[in-house]
Amino acid sequence: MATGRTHRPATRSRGIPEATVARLPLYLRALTALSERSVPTVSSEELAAAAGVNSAKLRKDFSYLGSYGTRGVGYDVEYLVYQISRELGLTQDWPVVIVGIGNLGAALAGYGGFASRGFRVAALIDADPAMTGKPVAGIPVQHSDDLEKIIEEDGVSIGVIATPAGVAQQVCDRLVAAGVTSILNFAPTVLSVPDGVDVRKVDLSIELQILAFHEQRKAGEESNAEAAAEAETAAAVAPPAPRGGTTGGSRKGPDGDVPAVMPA
Amino acid sequence: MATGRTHRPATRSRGIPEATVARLPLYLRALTALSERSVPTVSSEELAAAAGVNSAKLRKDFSYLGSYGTRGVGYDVEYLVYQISRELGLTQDWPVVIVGIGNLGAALAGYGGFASRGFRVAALIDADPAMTGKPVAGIPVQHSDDLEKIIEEDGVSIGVIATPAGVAQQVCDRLVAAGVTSILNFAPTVLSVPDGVDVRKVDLSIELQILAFHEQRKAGEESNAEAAAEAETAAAVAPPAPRGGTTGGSRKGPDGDVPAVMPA
DNA sequence: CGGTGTGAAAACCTTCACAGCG
DNA sequence: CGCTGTGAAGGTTTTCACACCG
Repeated sequence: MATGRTHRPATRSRGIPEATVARLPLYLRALTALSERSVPTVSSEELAAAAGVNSAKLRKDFSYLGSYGTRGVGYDVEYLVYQISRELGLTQDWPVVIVGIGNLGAALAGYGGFASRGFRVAALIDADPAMTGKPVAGIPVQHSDDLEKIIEEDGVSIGVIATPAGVAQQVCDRLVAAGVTSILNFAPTVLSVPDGVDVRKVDLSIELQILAFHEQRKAGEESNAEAAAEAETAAAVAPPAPRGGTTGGSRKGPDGDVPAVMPA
Repeated sequence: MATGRTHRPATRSRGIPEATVARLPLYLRALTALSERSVPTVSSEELAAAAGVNSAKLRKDFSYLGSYGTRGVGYDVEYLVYQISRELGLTQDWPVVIVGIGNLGAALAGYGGFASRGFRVAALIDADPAMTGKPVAGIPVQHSDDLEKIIEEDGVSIGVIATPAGVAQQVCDRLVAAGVTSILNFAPTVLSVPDGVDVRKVDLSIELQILAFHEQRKAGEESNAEAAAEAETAAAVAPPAPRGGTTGGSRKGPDGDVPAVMPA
């Protein structure tokens, strides 16, 4: 999920598993909250609860970073905040550009969580000349003609794409050519990038579809007559057959040909 | 990552692995694009490229749904679109409420990908009385006092939380109490929900932090004198020691005590 | 005693490679 | 022949359970 290109051996950078890296920000958030309440130490159990994971996993995760706990006591909150921040590279400042200042881009520009953790919105870029110069979240929008110049001058290595899907790949190509090596993509498209560039994507529609899948499952578990009826209806609404096959006979499920909604 | 609660045996609903479910929307998007270009069939290789995965994975994924391909030919595009839609539960309509109509909520309300795939914005809800009645993306905002009524009347089972973090848990509790069983959370907080309720989260700041981690790694690989210098500086800036330990001696990395930036 | 750190086992996911079918 | 569907192998992630230490 981290790469746009098809291949990439999940390079587990310097021994820290990718799954662990993905959880470090969660721990950091929980720790920051504790730090603000001046809690000095925390046990794996408590911190795990606050971060929404289980404690064994948390301890294993931390073990990849080093031995930062004290047996019988727990972890020093401030110390851990520092260690995780350092590991994530948040002790330095990351200038970020946001490309595509529509509704979403504007929302991202105004998002507080940005500045709070080492990220600085270096520029907002949009292709619409009418936007140029308009301040959004206090930052004047710049025209996309200047994209390369902006990236180079500010030494930006992280770009956020919030454009329509149709232009996302072009924008991505320009960002990469100008020196950006990490991209956060909000456009509903698969971006392809050269090796060495990381892409992460956020797609509302995909998340909703995953929820719908589980939701449907739940509905099926409750009533089953209804589920069967639904399958019937669905079949009547839009059952294009595979080319040349008989509609009835050739549909085979993994463990039989019952339409999909039996309870466990 | 799909659940808010700590425990849940990753129930692999009806045999389809969670990882596969998470990719079905990707396949569906690629297939829809092909369908619009009236492409009749597609091979696993082609479709995989369009979806940004490798073909073996795609074939394995499809094998959980059934045998929907034709050997020597490939997959019938229309037929697969239908089968995946059905599997994801997109042949029915899902009313969705969005709670918290700030910048982000408004952006979500206006997001086209919503309507396109079986999801319908049933209501926009905000706690600010000044917002009540104001149309956002063509839909009038309703006051949060009416949350329960709205959920029940429209039979909403999916809720999107785009409120500030501070009130997200309360909103979540109310949604769940009113009957919502799937939640998409944009607030940077861990939500806890009873069993049987699914939570998925989208967190910009977490994504950026993961990118920063890899970005830092890349920087470390290029120049190493610089990396060493950075570690030095960082240590000087904020090195709180674990309670009572000696600062120098007790920090141990997984495979030595070199500060973290050696190349592979 | 209480809680970390970690080998070992289990679960899960991806990739390989090829049998078998159209 | 070409491409799907899938056992088997390999890799990663999670979980268990307990030795060990403050």
